[in-house]
Amino acid sequence: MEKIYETLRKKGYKLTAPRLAVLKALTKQHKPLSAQAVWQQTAGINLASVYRSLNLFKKLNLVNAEKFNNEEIYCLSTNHAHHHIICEKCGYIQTFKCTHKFKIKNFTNIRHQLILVGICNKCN
Amino acid sequence: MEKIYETLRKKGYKLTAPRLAVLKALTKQHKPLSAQAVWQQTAGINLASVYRSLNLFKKLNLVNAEKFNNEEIYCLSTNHAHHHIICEKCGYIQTFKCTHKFKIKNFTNIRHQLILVGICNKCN
DNA sequence: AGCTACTTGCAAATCATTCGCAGTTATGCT
DNA sequence: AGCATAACTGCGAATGATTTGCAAGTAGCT
Repeated sequence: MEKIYETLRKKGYKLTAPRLAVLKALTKQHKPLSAQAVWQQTAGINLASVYRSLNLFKKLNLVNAEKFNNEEIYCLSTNHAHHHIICEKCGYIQTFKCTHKFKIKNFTNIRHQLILVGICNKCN
Repeated sequence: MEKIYETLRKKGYKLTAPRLAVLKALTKQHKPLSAQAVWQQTAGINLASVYRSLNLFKKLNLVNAEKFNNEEIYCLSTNHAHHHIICEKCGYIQTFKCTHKFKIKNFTNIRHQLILVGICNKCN
């Protein structure tokens, strides 16, 4: 957390109430949140500002984002690459380590995003 | 192609001009197309109808769709699972076979979608 | 040829996300 | 502590992809 503050300040970004609120929301949860979900955890912060904060954090690699079901979901970056699998019935999210390195002919600088959808034990 | 017609008719769906035009557009190209791109290949068909056709085909598993860069891209289903890698500079798309089977604790019926973005040889 | 459920075109509605702008504020400087 | 100022925010309006409601049209049956 302190490290995040440092990163922001070092690059000339201010430590403002909306940004802190967004960070708090993301920290409190242990799963990726949509912008709307983050917003619901912040009192009195404008939705547009939530988006702006999330985009800033994304740009600074402080959060990772992935598309799921027509919306972007955001989670705090950790030092180990990881992905999520989402239960398509109840929305339960589980995290797992990413062990993959992709090599494809003709391409370099490959980034990958893996979207897994399944049905969890409870719903099955 | 004939097989697709059969599938439609068998389920009570009609073989209409917009649907045929969408199928033709998808067949002609060897890469996934956005709804808008499909639409540009069809003369005089309404955009909404293109979307409706694509959604129908998706429901019937005749086409696969994946999100790239804020829009859905569609391609005809083939019998072998495959993915695409997209060059983030020029948009060039290359196909590769999917060799993966995911096993994750607590989850069944796992479907995956892999989104690869990189830089192709030409742009590098 | 006629029936009818399935389809279409059109325009309006949605929904997530972004933008323009005028007013605010965090931070570095003195 | 007070100032200056670039970095922010809130608001409402704009955007852009996709969907929807509805009246009119049509494929495919008998």
